[in-house]
Amino acid sequence: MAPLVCTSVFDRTSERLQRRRSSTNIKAVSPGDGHRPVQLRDVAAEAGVSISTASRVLTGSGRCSPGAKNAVLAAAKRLSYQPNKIARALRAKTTRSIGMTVPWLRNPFYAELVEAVDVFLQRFEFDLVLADARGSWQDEARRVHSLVSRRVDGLIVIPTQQTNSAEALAEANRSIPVVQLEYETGNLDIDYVGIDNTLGINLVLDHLVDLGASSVRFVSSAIISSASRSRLKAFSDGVEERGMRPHEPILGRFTTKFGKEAVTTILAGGAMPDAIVCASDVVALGVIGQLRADGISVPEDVMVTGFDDIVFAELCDPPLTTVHQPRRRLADAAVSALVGRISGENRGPPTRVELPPHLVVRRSSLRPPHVVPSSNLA
Amino acid sequence: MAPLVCTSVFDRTSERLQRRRSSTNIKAVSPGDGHRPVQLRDVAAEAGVSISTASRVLTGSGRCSPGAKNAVLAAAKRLSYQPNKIARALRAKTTRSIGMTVPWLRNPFYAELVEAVDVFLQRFEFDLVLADARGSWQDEARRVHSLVSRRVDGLIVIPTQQTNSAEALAEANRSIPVVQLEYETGNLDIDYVGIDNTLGINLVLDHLVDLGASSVRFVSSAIISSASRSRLKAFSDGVEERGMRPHEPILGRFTTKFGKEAVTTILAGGAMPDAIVCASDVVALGVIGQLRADGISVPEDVMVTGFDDIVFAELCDPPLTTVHQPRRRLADAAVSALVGRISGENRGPPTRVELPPHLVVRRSSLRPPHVVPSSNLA
DNA sequence: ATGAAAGCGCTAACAA
DNA sequence: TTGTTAGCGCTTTCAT
Repeated sequence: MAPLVCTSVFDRTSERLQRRRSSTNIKAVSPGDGHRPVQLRDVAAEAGVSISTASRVLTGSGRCSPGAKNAVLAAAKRLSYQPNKIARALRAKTTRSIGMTVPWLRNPFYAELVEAVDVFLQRFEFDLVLADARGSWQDEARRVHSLVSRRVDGLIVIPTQQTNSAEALAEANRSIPVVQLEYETGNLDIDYVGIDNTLGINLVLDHLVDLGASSVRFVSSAIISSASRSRLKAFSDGVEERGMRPHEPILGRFTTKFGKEAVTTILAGGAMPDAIVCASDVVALGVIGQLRADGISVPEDVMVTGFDDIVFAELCDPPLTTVHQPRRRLADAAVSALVGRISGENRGPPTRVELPPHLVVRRSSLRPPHVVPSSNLA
Repeated sequence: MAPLVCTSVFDRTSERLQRRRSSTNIKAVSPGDGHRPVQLRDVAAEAGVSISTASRVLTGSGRCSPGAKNAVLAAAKRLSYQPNKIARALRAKTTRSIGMTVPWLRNPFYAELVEAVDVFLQRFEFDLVLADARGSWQDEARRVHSLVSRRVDGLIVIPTQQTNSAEALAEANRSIPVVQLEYETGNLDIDYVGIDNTLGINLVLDHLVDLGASSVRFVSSAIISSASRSRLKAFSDGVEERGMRPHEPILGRFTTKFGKEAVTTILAGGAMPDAIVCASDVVALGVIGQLRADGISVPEDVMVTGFDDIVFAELCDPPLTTVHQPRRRLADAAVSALVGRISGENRGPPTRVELPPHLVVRRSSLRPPHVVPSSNLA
């Protein structure tokens, strides 16, 4: 192309850089060696600047002339340069990745939480290294160590257990920021983000009392997580405060299978309560399924409530009344807390965030004719 | 401790190493500098050997004396040494991590697949870097690039689209092994692991024909994935082969919401078919929910079938007849294929694995009185 | 069998 | 503003 008459400032700068290109000692390695991925030195050579200038431009650190900036950016684009994040991580001591462990990914509630966390992490350009603990605190500890060894910049953990998960978290927290999500261990010096479980259970109890329930049974996991502990305590206290008949809680695991077994336990015990309060939706789904199998109608014969509000709570028959956990806001809070620690913006004492859940009333708790809760009449 | 009379070979080796410790120039950095994580040089110093010997012992590469080996192992344990995987990755050119993208983690089928993949990866000591494409092939492409840039050793992708996902995969496949899982793009030179969709649909059709169905409607996603394409073709062909009445397929997205809308479409069209065949369980769940809302009984008024066999297929009312996809085996095959490529054991032409699904018959397809399929009478 | 030394590809002092 | 230099923590020739 013939040179135009008009030469802008930018064009002149580019020319200067082009000329200098041969005088600089940065040169790309011979192209004959197979498929070596393009690296910073190639970009620098192509742009006619030094490696450090290229680095500065691409990382946005340090000042540089607009000409150099444009030349580097153009060269990078032309060569479709992709920085080697491993090399960058080794030098800059940050991988721009965070680790996350979950008890079981197959529990949709956790899967939805992971998805939400991933979305928020993207805003800070963090990638997610995920580990499934498969219900075992030993596996969890192993994976947490592995993640730390991988130099993730931070860790979001949904602990499998309240006591056994504590040690690995404490150790990890000595090298990188850690946030406990949804459940908390005994580690009072580690950030925690969850919901107000006491409020959640009380929302359920108020609702059931309004509907005239006086006999209520509680089905939950064994007291291994902080959530099962608080939910049980809230339930026991709540039942007493409201002058309802106390019952032995039925404790096992947060699985559908256990929900089914719980129904068998209740039937073996004789009297059917007015309502069955479950501390997890997957349990409630099992309860409803088994009740149906045994020919017991919900909500006519017994009302059932869940906890979490997973997608399928709305789809089961009857649709499940449950405590909705705001996953987006949980994920947002967890990621914000973590990023605050990683960036060093937050050096304060451990954060403890408890988001308020809300009750979603569906048919599983509404005995026909659909009773208008008395509180609404006040 | 006073020296014992008996000095074993091992003891003598240790002594020698201890003595040499002061004469070697490997020394740990002064412990006064905050909380520097223990690194290889510390282990080497503690064991009284050189860094390279320590490295050889810990990576298991290269021979070394049993004495040195024990000394290093003991030192590593004593200091609870955790190798810096970033440094190792930069030098050894392998991160021992693989990347995976899914269309939506909130779809339990994908979540279960991810869980299974994670389990199998653990056997090879690979960690999982997960990315949620959120249904967008642009996001998917971005994340794939990021994963490659992160130098994962391989990629397992559940593509969001058949055509649009192809380019990013092809490019990634130029630098690292890629396996397409569950859906395939047009890339014929990339390994693929999925199920036999044609068989799956024919299993459903045979079952429905046995039950006397002659009018069947198909609900699926738009033809953006290879699975939706094959399932639709298998359905159309199958309907014709069996001399059933052809109907316009109802195409949208693999979501519960779309399943509900599909029912509205069917009702608007007038006649209710004998059966509604869905290409995904989440769609089928939506269909069943909407039918119930509209006062239409399943399976009395219309039978419904799904595809995938997610956990909730069994829990909905009525429980859903569906095509079971063997997630474990899918994950196993995908991981095996990928590891084979990464290790270089498999340099052959692209693999194409199609696992056979099977039909799980539940109540949603059984009109009372429960008909014994005629094929069972033969 | 072992140690010295050379990088992996990048960022960050420091000097010019 | 820019280039030169020195590593990040490890693995891996290459001598010894």
